[in-house]
Amino acid sequence: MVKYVGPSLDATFAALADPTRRAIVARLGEAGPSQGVAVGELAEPFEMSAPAISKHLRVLERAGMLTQQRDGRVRRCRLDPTPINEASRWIEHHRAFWNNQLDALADFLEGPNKEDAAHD
Amino acid sequence: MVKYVGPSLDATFAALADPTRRAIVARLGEAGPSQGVAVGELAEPFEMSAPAISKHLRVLERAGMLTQQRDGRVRRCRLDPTPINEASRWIEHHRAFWNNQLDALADFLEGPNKEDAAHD
DNA sequence: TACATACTTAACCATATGGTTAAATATAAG
DNA sequence: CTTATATTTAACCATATGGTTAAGTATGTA
Repeated sequence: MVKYVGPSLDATFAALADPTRRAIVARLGEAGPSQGVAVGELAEPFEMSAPAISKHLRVLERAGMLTQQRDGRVRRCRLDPTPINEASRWIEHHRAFWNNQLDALADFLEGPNKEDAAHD
Repeated sequence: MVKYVGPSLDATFAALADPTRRAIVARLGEAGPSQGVAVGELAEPFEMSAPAISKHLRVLERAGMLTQQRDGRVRRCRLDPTPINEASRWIEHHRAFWNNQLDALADFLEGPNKEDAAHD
């Protein structure tokens, strides 16, 4: 199969498909555009080994959602919002689209004897 | 690991992490709230075996995004927008949050000598 | 220099994905 | 009843995930 996924929708949605990573993303979001949050700090809430966290961070990194920079022996993580913005665009586009259609159906089902139905 | 994921954010984002499934979702969205689209019709654009499509559909089904109903020997698929609506809510919440913070940072960086900076 | 801190990398295991082909199932049609 | 159509299930394979423990690596500190 060997399908390359760079900073793509594939990688972004896959990265968001795990609760630990979503929590990390949320945490980094709360931290805002600061100097970044240390890996150890990010790891703290989770009952999980350090390597497990490290792997999650690499998944986020490969999705382009996270960058790391060294600060002494500490690595600080920051969010790059671009991939999620793109994912958001995709999802919003389609969500809005078919919800509108569902609304149209609801209107039709609920008011075929009202004036809306007179349109055709 | 054996982690149960029902119609959850996990399953929804995972389902969206594949281009074939996103295309299927898009197709079903375009079809709107109709009687549904036949599996064969959904499969048509893809150079992929029928079982491959069938598996994709089951991933979407387990995520609660798709329902199937038999119509003779044809199975018709319809979208259930609920899971994506929830995913959209999550993503929009966090996206909006940190983009606002980024904007705040931009404002700060760009206007520390303007009146905005006078607030503290 | 020696040791602790903060991580990552390596090696391993189990399960899920994403694909294949081949076989089963269900319905329609001849 | 036989055959074609539509789709799933079974069995298999390779790779990715999500976790583990054990071993590196890099930096700060005594």
